[in-house]
Amino acid sequence: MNVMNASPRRKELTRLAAQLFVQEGFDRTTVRMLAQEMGIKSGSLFHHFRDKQEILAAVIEEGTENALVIAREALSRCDSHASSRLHAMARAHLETLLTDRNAHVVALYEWRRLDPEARAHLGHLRDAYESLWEEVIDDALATGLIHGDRFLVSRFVMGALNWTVRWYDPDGTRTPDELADELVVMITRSTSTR
Amino acid sequence: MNVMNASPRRKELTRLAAQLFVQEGFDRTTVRMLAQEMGIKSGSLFHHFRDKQEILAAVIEEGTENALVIAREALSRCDSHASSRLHAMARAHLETLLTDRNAHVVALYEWRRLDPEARAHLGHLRDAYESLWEEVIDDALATGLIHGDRFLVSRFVMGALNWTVRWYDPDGTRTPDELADELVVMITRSTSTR
DNA sequence: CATTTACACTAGCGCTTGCTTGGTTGACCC
DNA sequence: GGGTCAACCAAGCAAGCGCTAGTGTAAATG
Repeated sequence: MNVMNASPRRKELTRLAAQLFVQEGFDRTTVRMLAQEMGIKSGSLFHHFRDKQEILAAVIEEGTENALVIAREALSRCDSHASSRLHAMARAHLETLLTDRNAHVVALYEWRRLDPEARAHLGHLRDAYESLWEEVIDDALATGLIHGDRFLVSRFVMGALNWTVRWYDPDGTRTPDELADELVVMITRSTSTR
Repeated sequence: MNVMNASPRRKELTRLAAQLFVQEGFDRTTVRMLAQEMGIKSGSLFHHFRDKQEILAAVIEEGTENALVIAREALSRCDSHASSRLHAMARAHLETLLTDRNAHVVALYEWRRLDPEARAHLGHLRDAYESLWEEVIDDALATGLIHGDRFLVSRFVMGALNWTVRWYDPDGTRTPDELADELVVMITRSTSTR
């Protein structure tokens, strides 16, 4: 059974839930808090979601699907050079991380709270996204743009990028694109100094 | 007021708590679960710790202090070349991340659950550790070993390293030292291909 | 010897939790 | 104009929560 974020009402509720989950954490966010934020009573919540877990799953599903869409679009919009694909992927990654920040923070921090079924379903989604990355990394390795172990490089890169949610300030001076480019510069050989 | 992990009994309890916090998360770990794991009744717990929050603070303090000790020792044991210091720091980081894995996972995931006082105290500890990193990064930048923005590079590197707790398998084929070296290779210019 | 200290126990208070129940409302449809 | 249906509500249940109060006891300390 899929989670289905179809209804617009439900989509809005999911967005609000994501915000609260980030602020308070999943466990400390009560159904009463969620309901109040949504302008309804706690009982009404269970008309839209089977239980609290399903709200969490909806939040994470929304974020991961957006990430997939954005990454695919970014890749389809750029040429076949390993370098531009790497740049595009890094930029796309940071773009979702910031526009759907709440959902992604929840995915990173509250993944363990998912029940086994939801974890399996969303795990496949995440794998689909990560395989996009490995494809791009493979290209970059093949053309000598970067060196090292395929597995390790992709994990290091994703770690560096995902970690940004812990320190990046959207109101600061740096744009997401600058971050992405700086990361690519750091891991690629040969390029001139910026 | 310091948290003081002095008593050996308390140290052992802290270790057990760290394990449970990783397994279940802080909020879902009840004082009754903690007590059972420790072989005492839930009421007895509050002889050792003022409240549940203090257990969390003790866990994180223990891990962070160990990280500081290990990093300082590693740095004092190696020569003054930027390259060897970078290697040493990366290895030390992964060493703590694995030997005190539970404590560090708790620190990464449950930081927000700390009350303001504990957060301030432990924040200073963490800052002391991170400044070790920035020192090493500065050296590497000054000697041209790596390029880029000081702030960004250190955050990217720490992100890549900290992220390892999410995927690294201690029973696998790769040693922590291999991981550290591979990361250094990835971000440094000039070196030969392994 | 008397006293203190460290550690553990039992029993439960006061409160919050996720979720259920049984019902109402109003918009839409043939 | 009877039927359908999503949306919502008031009320509350059973379970579980962190934590406290008061007591017992064996070892260390004077």
